[in-house]
Amino acid sequence: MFNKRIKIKELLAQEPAGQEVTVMGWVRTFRNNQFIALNDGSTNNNIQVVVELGKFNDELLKRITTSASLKITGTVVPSLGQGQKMDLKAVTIEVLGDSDAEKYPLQPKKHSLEFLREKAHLRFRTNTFGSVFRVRHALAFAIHKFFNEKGFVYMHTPIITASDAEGAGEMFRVTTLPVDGTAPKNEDGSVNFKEDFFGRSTNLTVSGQLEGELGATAFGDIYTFGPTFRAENSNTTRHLAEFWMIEPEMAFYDLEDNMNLAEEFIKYIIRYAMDNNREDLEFLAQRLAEEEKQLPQDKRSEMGLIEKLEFVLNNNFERLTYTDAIDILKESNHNKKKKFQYEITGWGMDLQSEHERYLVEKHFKKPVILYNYPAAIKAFYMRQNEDGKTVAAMDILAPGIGEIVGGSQREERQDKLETRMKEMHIPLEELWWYLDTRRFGTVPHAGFGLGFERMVQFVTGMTNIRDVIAFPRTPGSAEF
RNA sequence: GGAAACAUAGUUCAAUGGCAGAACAGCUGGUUGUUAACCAUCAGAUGAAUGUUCGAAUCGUUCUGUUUCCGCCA
Repeated sequence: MFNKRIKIKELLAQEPAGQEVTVMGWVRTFRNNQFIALNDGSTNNNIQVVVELGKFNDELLKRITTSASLKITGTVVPSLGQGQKMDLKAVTIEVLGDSDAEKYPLQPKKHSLEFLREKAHLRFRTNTFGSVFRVRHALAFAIHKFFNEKGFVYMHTPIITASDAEGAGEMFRVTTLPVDGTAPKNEDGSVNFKEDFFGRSTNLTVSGQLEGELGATAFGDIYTFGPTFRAENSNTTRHLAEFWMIEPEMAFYDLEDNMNLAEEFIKYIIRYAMDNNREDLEFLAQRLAEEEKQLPQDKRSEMGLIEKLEFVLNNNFERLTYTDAIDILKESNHNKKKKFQYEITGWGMDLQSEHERYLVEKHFKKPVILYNYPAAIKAFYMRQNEDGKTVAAMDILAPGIGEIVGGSQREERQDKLETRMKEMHIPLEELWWYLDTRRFGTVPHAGFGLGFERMVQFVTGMTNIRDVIAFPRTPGSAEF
């Protein structure tokens, strides 16, 4: 059998006792014509392969270059050196794939994240991205584990959608019609989408929520976890045109239940990564600490990455209403000294990033759940509160990232929902299927959306969202 | 969509309008229990266009690319 190998992570956990093993991986460095640091992606730690002098011919040794792939069989012995507990004394070395050292773009040294972004197809072979993407995997797995343990049904909502009613953002059009101006036209000159593939205008989904509600009103609890698309021209370190979103939707939940679930959920997946990817997180913590050494004192984090995650696990998220948040902002010294770029105009204003950041990073210094927002600044499907001016919406704000979760109790009362939709010019006839849930056995229900990449950013400490997704899609950029 | 900054060798950085340098990576050779090895030799660059000037990496204009911030949100 070809692939009878031991993964390096597993090998490093063993005691060196002369056992014979086969490892396969990629060369990180080849020191002294004698020591190969081999990595197979199972961990950032390398196995040191010892090539005894004179045992292999020069022609073979010349092919052992950075990122060449090797199959090595040898015996595991205690290391004579200080840097590692074991050596793999090579008996046979097979070069599976050569790597031309003159052309291979990654050198055995530190590279900038910007440079590696241009080499996104190879950046997984670095320690930083190895750790980031193993943690990303762990978080994804933990998400399914959490919901499965709670009896949620994983629902696959459509990626191509006909409804553009939710207004969550600009959409990408999906069409097979020609783009050279020869597409069939209506009498008024507009494109006739009745002639298009689906017989109507379609887009890539901006949210699976509306379909999720259909599932929740049958299964009780569902969640979605899939790709989401926004054609917004957003150029920031926390926006992508294609990102992954988790959207649980629960029948018989009110806003408080919703907040409880969201907080439990976030803590659960962080705990899972802490328990299962400790080494990777420690590496990322060290990386972040070194990166922050470049920053002026006031821009550095007060806590290290591990410390921050522990803190989040061990403390309740601060919950306060939008109204209380406005009061805190208004009364803050920061505001009195006129240090906000955007003035606190009072109740009803939409909070700017700087206001949210002040609450999270300066005032409370922990994740914050803001709830009961003014109806005027929120979506049509959010449940109207008895005060007549707020809706049962909640956002979770995380230090360093900002909004990580947006959710609400949904408006289950058909008359109130329809009135509000009309006010906001949402076409009721297009969402007939959505309104049917309110017509037939409507129930109080709630849900939220969590941006997966923002969660990965928070846990890994990576500051740019483009560095936590394998192949980022952003305005003007879709390489790979 | 708006604003700003940056662009020099494969990478990370130097260079008062006056000879483009270094470190690392790479080639070649040496060395041999190294720890992103060490020693020596060699080769390699001003994003593009244009203007000002005796002379432009350096100053102006346009373009391209990258980054950051704001808005929109997850």
